[in-house]
Amino acid sequence: MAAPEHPRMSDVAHRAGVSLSTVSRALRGAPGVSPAVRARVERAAAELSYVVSRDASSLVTGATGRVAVIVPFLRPWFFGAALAGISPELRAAGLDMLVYEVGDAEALDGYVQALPLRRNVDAVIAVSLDLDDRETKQLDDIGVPVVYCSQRAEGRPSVFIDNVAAAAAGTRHLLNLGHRRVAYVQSRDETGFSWGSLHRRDGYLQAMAEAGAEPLVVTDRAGQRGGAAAMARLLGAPSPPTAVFAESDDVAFGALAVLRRSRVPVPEAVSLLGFDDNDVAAVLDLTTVAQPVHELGAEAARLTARLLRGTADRAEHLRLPTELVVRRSTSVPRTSPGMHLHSHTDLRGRQ
Amino acid sequence: MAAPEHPRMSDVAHRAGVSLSTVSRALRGAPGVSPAVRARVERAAAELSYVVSRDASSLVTGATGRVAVIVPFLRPWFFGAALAGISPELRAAGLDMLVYEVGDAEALDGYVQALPLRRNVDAVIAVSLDLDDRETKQLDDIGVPVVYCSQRAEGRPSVFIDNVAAAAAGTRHLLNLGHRRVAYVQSRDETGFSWGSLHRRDGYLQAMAEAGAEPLVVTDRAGQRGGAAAMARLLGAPSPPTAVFAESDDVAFGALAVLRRSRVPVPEAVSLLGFDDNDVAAVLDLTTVAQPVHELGAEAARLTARLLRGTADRAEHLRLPTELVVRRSTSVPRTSPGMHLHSHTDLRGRQ
DNA sequence: CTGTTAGCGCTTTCAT
DNA sequence: ATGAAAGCGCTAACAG
Repeated sequence: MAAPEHPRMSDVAHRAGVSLSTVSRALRGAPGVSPAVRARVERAAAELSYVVSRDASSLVTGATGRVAVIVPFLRPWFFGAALAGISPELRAAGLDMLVYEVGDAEALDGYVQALPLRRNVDAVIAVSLDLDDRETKQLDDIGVPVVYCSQRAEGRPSVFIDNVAAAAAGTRHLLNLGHRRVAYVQSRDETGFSWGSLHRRDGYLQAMAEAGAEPLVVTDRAGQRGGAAAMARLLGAPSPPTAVFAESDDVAFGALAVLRRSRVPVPEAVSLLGFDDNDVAAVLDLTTVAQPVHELGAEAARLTARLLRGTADRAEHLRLPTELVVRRSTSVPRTSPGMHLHSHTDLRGRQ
Repeated sequence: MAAPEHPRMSDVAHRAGVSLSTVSRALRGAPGVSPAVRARVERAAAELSYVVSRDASSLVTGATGRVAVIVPFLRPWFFGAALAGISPELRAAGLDMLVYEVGDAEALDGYVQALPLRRNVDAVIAVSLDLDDRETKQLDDIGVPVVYCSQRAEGRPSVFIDNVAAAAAGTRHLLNLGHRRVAYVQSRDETGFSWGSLHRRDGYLQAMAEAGAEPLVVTDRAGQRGGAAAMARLLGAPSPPTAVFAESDDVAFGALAVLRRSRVPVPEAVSLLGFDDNDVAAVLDLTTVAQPVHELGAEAARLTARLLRGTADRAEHLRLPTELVVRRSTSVPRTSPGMHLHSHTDLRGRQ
């Protein structure tokens, strides 16, 4: 049970009958090694199942071969999807992925202060961190490129969606079906509104204004809880909306639960629109504004790799498209013919 | 824009007016440094916002301070939950988390062959990899401790649940409500059955046998698709079951979709039981056997840390408890009084 | 308690 | 095309 000391490069050199530097060159695919010798070295390495120590090479090259992915939380659907997009792209570029879950804004602050990443990664991908200017500047101090994923950061590489336009399009879907009383449910937690939340609301307001419809924004906690509470309030309003646009699918689920419990048929009495297109949305047949989370991650990773190769702009911006996924939670309103449709067709058939 | 060279330990030493080794000791919290000097060194380091290079220390200590977490996929709910359990525990132990998504069994094979982890991590946590004996042995060759999370590996540290007992308990829940025709839906993909699948089925068979009830096992593809197909077949059986136990929540959702589409009331006509208790289960009010995924991850991480400190057994096993979460998708069967209940109470109230 | 001296396992000039 | 030698930034004996 004595530690089976792993072979070092000198072992390979010895076995192949060449020098250390030749092994180094051969294994890295560096030029200046004759095919014959290269093959011999490779065989020797394989026979010993030799693996280079990245620590040792990093020490001299200065590159670690690692990129840190910082996420606020690991559990929500969103981050699994983003990481799934990032991981293969990083791997393809020969980079390892370190994942750090930093928690809410406050925890992030302490984390960034300590700069533990400095000198220990080649780049960092910040996923949906919702940073303000000051925090963004702090991240700059890490001293390696920081790529923003699902957040737009001025003057820095970022990959994101146009929340304003996406939300406006979603709102117009409802408006075009004939709805006039369209409510928007937004959420805020202890640390305030997220950028996404704000931008989506702006898109909603913009579309409502363009249609000359009276906006109705309800704010509550985040998640299903908040959605449920908001929907309850909406149900008790003087003139309840015929359509509800929830900031996120999750909020929509909370609203949907209240609607079901109240025996309010969806979409007959109330149309419900979400945002995200998470896994649950399909199961619950929720119409939603889909954002390409996997792609957001993949693009961020590719951008990171290019940055590291020096073939990308230090401030490159990538805006990815969103898409309205129409399912069965939205339809023309029950009582009025659609503004732009000529018959009151129930898209869903009888319940 | 010249690279702002990061300070090295010698810079700190110079600024603090001490030697290199003193700085090293002070910064690592090693003994043998006077409080005064230690403070001086720490101040100097802070002023320079100095961060040690792990690569350099690793080179000499032999420990990398990193553990690899290997998962087949990143996207499914399960892995986000597991990583969320692992991450903070690793961090608490001063370890960084590298995440590798290896894909299905075949890809894993190639991955393990290459041993890229060798010499580059201190330990690896294999999450739900569903390895057979040969593959497990291959992993041993990495040369560092491998902790199995959500899989039992004989003779190796592992954290898992008792799928047999959990499935038996779930089955008994259905039996005790008065169901006799209880079907079990299992899934298999191209690479065959998973261990979890097999064990859960065994638990089901065992409980059915004990109750003297005729088992009915249906096999189909994995995921919602499979659940839907299996349910469709069940609905066309000579004498359809009054209760269905799905191998996983996801499979249950597929079944549920078919049930809804067919206007078969759940649980009135068919009770449905899942396994996992994923996020969606709560939204859909699915009764399910909950497994503590977050805890599974956390325990695996803690075990890893202990192993690295040398304070854990090389073959320590941790069996975590599962729990039946009763929601509204299961009830006594419609037509017969419950075996162990005296009235035919509809637990759900009128639909 | 503090400083000096060797390396850790690689990559990289610089020779040959 | 290949080899010899000099470090990369740190830790770990070993002295003092």
